[in-house]
Amino acid sequence: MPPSPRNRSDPDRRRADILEHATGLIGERGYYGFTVQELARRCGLSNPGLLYYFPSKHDLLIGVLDALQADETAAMTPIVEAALQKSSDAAEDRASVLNVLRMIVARAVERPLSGRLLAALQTESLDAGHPAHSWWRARETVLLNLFVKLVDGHVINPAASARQLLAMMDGLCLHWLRADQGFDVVSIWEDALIRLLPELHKADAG
Amino acid sequence: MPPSPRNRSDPDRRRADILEHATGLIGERGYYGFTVQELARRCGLSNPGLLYYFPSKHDLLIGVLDALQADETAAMTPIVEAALQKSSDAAEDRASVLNVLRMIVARAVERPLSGRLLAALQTESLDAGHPAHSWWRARETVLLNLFVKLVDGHVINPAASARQLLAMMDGLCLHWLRADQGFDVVSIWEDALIRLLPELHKADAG
Amino acid sequence: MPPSPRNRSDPDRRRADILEHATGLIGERGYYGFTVQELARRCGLSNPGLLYYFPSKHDLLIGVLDALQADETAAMTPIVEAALQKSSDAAEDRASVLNVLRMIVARAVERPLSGRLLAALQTESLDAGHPAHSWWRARETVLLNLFVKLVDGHVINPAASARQLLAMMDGLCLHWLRADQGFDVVSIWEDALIRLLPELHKADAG
Amino acid sequence: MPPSPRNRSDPDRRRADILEHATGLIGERGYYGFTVQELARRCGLSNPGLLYYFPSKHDLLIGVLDALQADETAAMTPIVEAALQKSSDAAEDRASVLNVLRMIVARAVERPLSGRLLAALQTESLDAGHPAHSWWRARETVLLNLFVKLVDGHVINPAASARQLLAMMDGLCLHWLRADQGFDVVSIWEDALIRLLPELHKADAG
DNA sequence: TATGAATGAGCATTCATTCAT
DNA sequence: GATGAATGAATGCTCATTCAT
Repeated sequence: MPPSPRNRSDPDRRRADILEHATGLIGERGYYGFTVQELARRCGLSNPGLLYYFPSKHDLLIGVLDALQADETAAMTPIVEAALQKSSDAAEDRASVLNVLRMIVARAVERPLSGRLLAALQTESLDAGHPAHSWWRARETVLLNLFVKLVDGHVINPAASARQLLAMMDGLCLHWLRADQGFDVVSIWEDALIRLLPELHKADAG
Repeated sequence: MPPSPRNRSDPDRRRADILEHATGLIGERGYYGFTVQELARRCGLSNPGLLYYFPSKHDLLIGVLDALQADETAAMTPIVEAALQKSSDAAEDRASVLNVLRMIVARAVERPLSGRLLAALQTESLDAGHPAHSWWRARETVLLNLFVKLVDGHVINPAASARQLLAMMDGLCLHWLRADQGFDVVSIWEDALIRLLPELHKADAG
Repeated sequence: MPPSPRNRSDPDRRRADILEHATGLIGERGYYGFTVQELARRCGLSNPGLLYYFPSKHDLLIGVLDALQADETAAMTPIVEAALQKSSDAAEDRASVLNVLRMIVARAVERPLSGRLLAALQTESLDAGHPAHSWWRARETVLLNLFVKLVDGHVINPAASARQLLAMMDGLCLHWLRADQGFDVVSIWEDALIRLLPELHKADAG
Repeated sequence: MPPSPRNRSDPDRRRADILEHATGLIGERGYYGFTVQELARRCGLSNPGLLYYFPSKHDLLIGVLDALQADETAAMTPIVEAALQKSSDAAEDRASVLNVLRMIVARAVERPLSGRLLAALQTESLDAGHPAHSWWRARETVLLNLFVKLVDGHVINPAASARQLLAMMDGLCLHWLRADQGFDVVSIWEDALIRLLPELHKADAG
C-alpha cells in the first residue's frame, strides 16, 4: 500500500486549524469524551502528526483555552475599559455598561463553537479533578468581579445583580444551544436586561 | 480458604444504593468520564456484580434518569396541578405559581446530588450522539411548556418569560454548584423572580 | 469470527506460569526490551488477561524478583547458617563454607532461566533509573557481606577475597550463558575455588 | 524570523561527538532502552540531524562498536604482540604477559564509558536476536583465544585459566561499576592475578 | 548539513462487557 | 445474586524513520 501522502501545510495555519477543530470537538464531547484520534482524523492528520503540535491531550485543552481567552481579552478589553471609566454624562455611562453586557452575548452568538466549548467545560470542570477546574474558577471570579463593577453605583445590590446577570447569560446561551439556536437569544437577553436592570434603562430621561 | 465475603443484601436496597452512587458519580465526571469499575468500587460490588442490576453503562444512565424523573414527578405534580387550576382568587393563583417556581429551586438545593447530575448531563447531552440527548430535549420541552402555562395570563410575553425563568434557574444552580454552594441561591432566586415577574408580585394589593 | 475460547485455568498455576514465562522473557530481552504483549502471547493469554494478575509491567518485574528471592532464600538459608556456625572441627568448617560456594553455582546451573534473568538485570539495573536498581544494590550488599563472613578467619584479606569470589562467580555464569552452556562451569568454578581460596583446601591435613 | 540556529560543526568532530554520547547513553540504558531522540537531544541535534550521520539505530550501535574495537586494537596490538613473541628471557616473557592482563583492566578503569557500554551489551546481547549478538560472540572467541595463547606454556590447563581470567576480569569490572567505582579494581585484579597465575609470579626468582 | 513536519507501527494500560461457576 | 477470570476494542502516547526543504 502506498504511504499516505504527507499533508504538509503552513504550520501557523495548521495550529489554528487544530485549535478550531479541537474547540469544536471538545465542545461536542467534552474533555473526557473526545479522543485525540478523532481530532487527528478531523484535522486530516495522523495521530502523532497532531501531537507534534500539542504534545498531549492536556496541552490541547490548555491551548484551546488560552486561545479563547486571548481572543476574548482582545475583543472585550476596550469596551470594558470604556464602561468602567465613569464619565460626566450619566446616560452615557449607563449606555456603555449595557453595551458590554449586550456584546458578550452577541459574541457568543457569533461564535457558536466557542460558546459550545464554554458550555461543555463549564459543567464538566465542576469536578476538582478536571484539568480545566482552576481555569474556570479563575474565569468565574474575574467575570463576577467585572459584572459587580459594571453595575456598581447603578443598582441597590450589585453582588446579587451580577450573579443574576451571569446566571441568566449562561443559562440563555445553554438553552439556545440545546434548542439548536432555534430562538432569538439576543432579543430575549435584551428583554432580560430591561427586567433585571431597570435602573439602567429608565435612564434616557435622566 | 473462605470464599470472598459475598456482599449479599436486599436487592431493592442494592438497586437504590447503586442508583444513588451512580447519580453522584455521573454528576462528578459526566457519562463519558465515569467508569463502571469506579462505580462498582463505590458500591462495594464487583464489576459484574454491578452489571447484574444494570446490564450496561447505558442502562445505568437510563436507570438514574428514570429514577430522578419519577421522583420529580411525584414531588411536583400536586403543586403544579394546583398552580395550573385557575381559581376565582387571582392573588391565590399568583401565589401558587410562585410556589412552584420557588419549590423547583428549593428541591435542587435540598438534593445537590441530583442537581449536580442534571448540571453535568445538561451540557454533555447537547451532542446529538449522547445517550441522554433525547431525554433532555423532552425534558426541556416539558419544562418550557409548563413555565409558559404557569405564567400565561400574568405576563405580556409568556414564551420569553418562560425562557428567562428557565435560563435564570439553570444558570443560578450551575453557579451555585461551582461556587461550592457558597452563596444563598434561594434568596437570589426569590429576588430574580421579583424582577422577572413583577406582575406576579405587586399582586398582593391587587 | 468466533470469540477466542476462554483459557480458564487454576489461578495459582496461572500465576506460576506467568512468572516462569516472565523470568524467561525478561532474561532474554531485559526489562526494557520485553513487551507485555509478547509475554501474554507466550502465556496463551490476552493482554488484559495477563494484567489481571500483575497490573503493570513494573509489577511483573517485582513479582519475578520476589519469587526468585523467596526461592533462593528457602534453598540457601539452611546451608548458609550451617556454614556460619563455627564448629569445633576446623576441617568441617572449611568444608561447609566451600559447600555454600559450590551450591550457589550449582543452583545457577540447574536453573538457567533464573541465571539468565539475573545476568540480564545485573547490568541493565546499573542505571539509577532502572526499576530494579535498588533491589540489586541490596542484593549485592547482602551477598558481599555473606561472602566476607564466610571466608573471614580463613583468609588474610576477607574483603578482597569476597569480591574476587563474587566476580569470578558472576563472570563465569555470564560466559557460560554466552557460550550456550558449552563448557563445564562447575568444574572450572571448583578449580577457581582452589586457586582463590587455597587456605580452605590444603585443610584436609589440618 | 531567523531560521533556527543550525548547529553546523565540523563533520568529523560531530561524528566523534555523537559516538561519545551514544557510548554513554547505550551504556546507561542498553540498546533496547535508549532512544534516538534522547541521543539527539544530548548531542544538541534534531532527530533527523542525528540520523544523517548514522541512518538508523542499528547503524549507531555498529558505529559505536566499530569505534570501540578500533580503539582497542590500536592500543593493545603492540603490547599483545610483544607478549606473544617468546623471547629468550623467560622472566621477561612472563612480565609481558602480565603486562597485557594488567593493561586491559587499566584501560577499562580509564574509560568508564566504554566499560559501561561493554557491560551493558555483554548481557543484553546474550539473546540471539540482539543486534550485537554475533559481534559479542566474535569478541569473546578472540579474547578467549588470546588469553589461551598468553598463558600457554606457563600454566597446566591454559583453557581453564583463560576462562577464569576472563570471568574474573568481567566480573570485577561489573561490580566496580555497580559499586559506583567505590573500590580499587586495579589492586584487586593484581591480587587475583597472583592467585590465579602463581606460575607467572614466583617467576622473578626463576 | 541540518531541519520541521509528518507517519506507521507499536507501547502499556483501561474500558465495558462476558463467561463459567 | 455475585464473583473471579478473561476478552476485544480502544486510549493516550512514544518510537524509529522519512519526506521536503
